[in-house]
Amino acid sequence: MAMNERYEPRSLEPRWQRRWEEAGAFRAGRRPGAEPRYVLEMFPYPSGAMHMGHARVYTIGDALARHLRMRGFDVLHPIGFDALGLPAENAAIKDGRHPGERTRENIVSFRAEMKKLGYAFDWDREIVTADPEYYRWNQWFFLRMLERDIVYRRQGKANWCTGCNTVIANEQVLEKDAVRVCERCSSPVLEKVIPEWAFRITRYARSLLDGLDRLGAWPERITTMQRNWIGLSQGAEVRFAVAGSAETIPVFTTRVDTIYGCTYVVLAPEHPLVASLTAPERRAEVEAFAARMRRTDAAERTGESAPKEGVFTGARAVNPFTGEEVPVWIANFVLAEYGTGAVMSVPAHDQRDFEFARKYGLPVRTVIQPEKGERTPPGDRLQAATTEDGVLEASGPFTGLGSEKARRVMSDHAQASGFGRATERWHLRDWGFSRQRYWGTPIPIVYCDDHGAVPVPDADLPVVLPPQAIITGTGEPPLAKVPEFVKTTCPRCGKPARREVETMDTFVDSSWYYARYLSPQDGARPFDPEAAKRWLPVDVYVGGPEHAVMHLLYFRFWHRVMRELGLVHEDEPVERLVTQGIVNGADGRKMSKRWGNSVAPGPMVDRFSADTLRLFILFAAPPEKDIDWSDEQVEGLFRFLGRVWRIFHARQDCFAAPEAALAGAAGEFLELRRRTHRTIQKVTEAFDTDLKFNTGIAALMELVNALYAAEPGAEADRSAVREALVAVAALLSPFAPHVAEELWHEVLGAPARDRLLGDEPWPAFDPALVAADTVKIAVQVNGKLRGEVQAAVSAGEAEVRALAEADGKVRAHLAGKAVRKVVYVPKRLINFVVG
RNA sequence: GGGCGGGUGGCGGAACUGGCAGACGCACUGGACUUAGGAUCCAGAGCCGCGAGGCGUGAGGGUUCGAGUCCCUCCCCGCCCACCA
Repeated sequence: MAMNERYEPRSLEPRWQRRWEEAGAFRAGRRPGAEPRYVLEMFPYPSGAMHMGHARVYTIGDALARHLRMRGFDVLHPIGFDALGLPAENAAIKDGRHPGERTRENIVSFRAEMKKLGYAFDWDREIVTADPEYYRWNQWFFLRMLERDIVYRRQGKANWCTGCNTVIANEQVLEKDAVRVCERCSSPVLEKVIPEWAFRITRYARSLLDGLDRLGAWPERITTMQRNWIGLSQGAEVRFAVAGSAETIPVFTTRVDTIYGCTYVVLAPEHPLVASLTAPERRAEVEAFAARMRRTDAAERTGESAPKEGVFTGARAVNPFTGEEVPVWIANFVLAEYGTGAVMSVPAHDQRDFEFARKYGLPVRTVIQPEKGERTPPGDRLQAATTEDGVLEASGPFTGLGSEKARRVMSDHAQASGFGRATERWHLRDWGFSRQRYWGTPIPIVYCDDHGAVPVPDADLPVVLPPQAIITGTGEPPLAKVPEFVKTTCPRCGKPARREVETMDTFVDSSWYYARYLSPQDGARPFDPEAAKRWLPVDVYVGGPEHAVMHLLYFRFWHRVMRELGLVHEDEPVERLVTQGIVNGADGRKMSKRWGNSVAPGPMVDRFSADTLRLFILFAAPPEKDIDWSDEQVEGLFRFLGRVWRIFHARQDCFAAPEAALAGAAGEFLELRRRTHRTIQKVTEAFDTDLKFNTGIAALMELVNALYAAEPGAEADRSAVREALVAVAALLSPFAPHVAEELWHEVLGAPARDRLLGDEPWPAFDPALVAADTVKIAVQVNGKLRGEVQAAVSAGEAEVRALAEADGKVRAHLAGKAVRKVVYVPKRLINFVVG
């Protein structure tokens, strides 16, 4: 039966989608004997409809998953929905609906769109975090972590919106003109100290930091961001005595080598010692300053644009190295929560200290000289602080030491003398995860008058979120207003008690979902550790780089906890991370309603085809780069698929050509064969290395162009064409799976009726055909291109040189000049250097 | 201020360890086929120049037979963090 003349995706795509589904083609575990591969994309947050960004992540992951399946692996490629959380709750409040209802609708629409795009997901493993059977395990983990003191209750600083009267998440705080405001109501956001639950992620700081060294297959910028975020500072703690008092002020410094240049000490205004050491005559001014700082928002107070300001306390501290007395100040730029909340100021070698010293007329003393180059002038003539390491001067017994050595020696000295020691500080803070919100996992705690905070027993899990609650986004947590939820009995004594009304941060849900996919129906435990042994770590994880220091750090933390619980065995959850760029509008700006430049995937599939959209996404740029939407480019890719279709149609007579005749291919058909095999190599390498599918697709286009150029006559020609056509279908299938499947079946005909292309082996290339037998060699005279010659691969320098010198143009440039030198790069170029 | 990416035709992007810059696609131009073409196929195309040739990878310098690629100085753009002691 003759094949359809035209590419008609509208009927073709749903047909194959149905066929794949009926065959259970993408079910993981179908090849128990094969090596496993786990390809994961960040699951979507369905607070709205699916957008191009989603299409991009899933298309990248899907190409990889489909390819690996053809390489013979047992591939796990699951999908689910990150359904709980603040954005969904806010969206629901906005249109007066229940978040659950809204989310359910969005999930239905997402699912339909994803199926329309033909993603090879194992839908049997779909998870939805809003399902109590999912979040019960959040609660279970909470209890295990509580037992291990990884969860604790603390007084924490939260963002308090003065308009909504509630705590909001960091992500909801916008910075406008150095003022922090609420993204919803634009009211100022203040810091408010309230009790909250927190994860002791800082206990894992060292492990999270060291682990980064082993994540060689992660983008460096992501590991760097995590490294900075974890923020290890190695330094020293040095205790300054307070003159005329028994108190001491511990300061943390990374530059103890500069301590002989310390001319004052600064405390945070909230520092506990401020009250006791302030001199009576300074008290009024100091208290006024501290009070003003308390009222000022943190961002405003410590933002870089904020001017440095402070007041003298009247007290003096004693530098333990020199015995010198220096004044003690308080200032806005010193943070109570970092280090010891006190700094030793060395204005000559720290820019902040320098600016502060100049402003208040404090002395500046140079104690570090550069190893080479211009000397640093004395403090009074200094224009700016010099912060580089160097050689110590005017530093007592340490004078002449290099900074690095001095830090070690001086820390040891401090320790031996009992006034300090080498120590380290971390930037990472514990993860406060309670939310005064409704749409989250209820925290499984019961408050009893006699027993305090009592954990809910495992047997009583899940603590189910009540379906009805009044969600206004203001005042106390919504759950507090649901009496049938709050009222319970104490698990210990049975007396009336109240449930915790806070819920968990959404990031809890996404911290371990990759493991739930392994046994999504498991009712006895979060997941099956045996399955984890087979599938983890995730081989490739695709998602946006915006999660660098939130989700991607949290899930590494959670993985460590799961390992302590014996659930998983490897160090890290994800072997390789791929961060994909943004899909911008055609105008190069981020797609948004505001600019009216959004393009939704669904309508594009309707207008062109899923294969077209997928191809556009992959061809526009390598995965990690941002891309701009382009209607013209999309049309171009649609045309390409039509072109592929037509060449198959035009070469139907080659479909039956025998493979045995391939060896007879000669001339341009031997060239075609070479190109076919080089294309296989090129596309295969893209999958094996950098996932630059754009160049792989370009190679496929070249092969198609070559097919157009070749008119087969002899049987061997037709066999070569057939070989190319089969390769095109197979190589195209990870990118444009529907049309590839159809074309493959057209070529193969009856023998392939019951098979699927995705189950076929990935094409192999013949190394003998990939290697060329002749090469083009560029001929240069004095480094300038003057011609090119064809030479056999086996040709030596003398032969190539003779060929080159025979070239007319080259001869003209060589005429009358002495050849001083000839540079010959085999298989590439020959360069005559003439004088 | 710090960290990490980038800067290549009209546009998106290619270019392995220094070796023919601009693959592939878009837009564009010409031709063929056509009642028609915004379909399709073929061809052209970095810039200047009729041409020989010259000039070209953000700017300037350097190393080299040869630099988009390596080194130095600087400019611009993006993202993340940001008074972290």
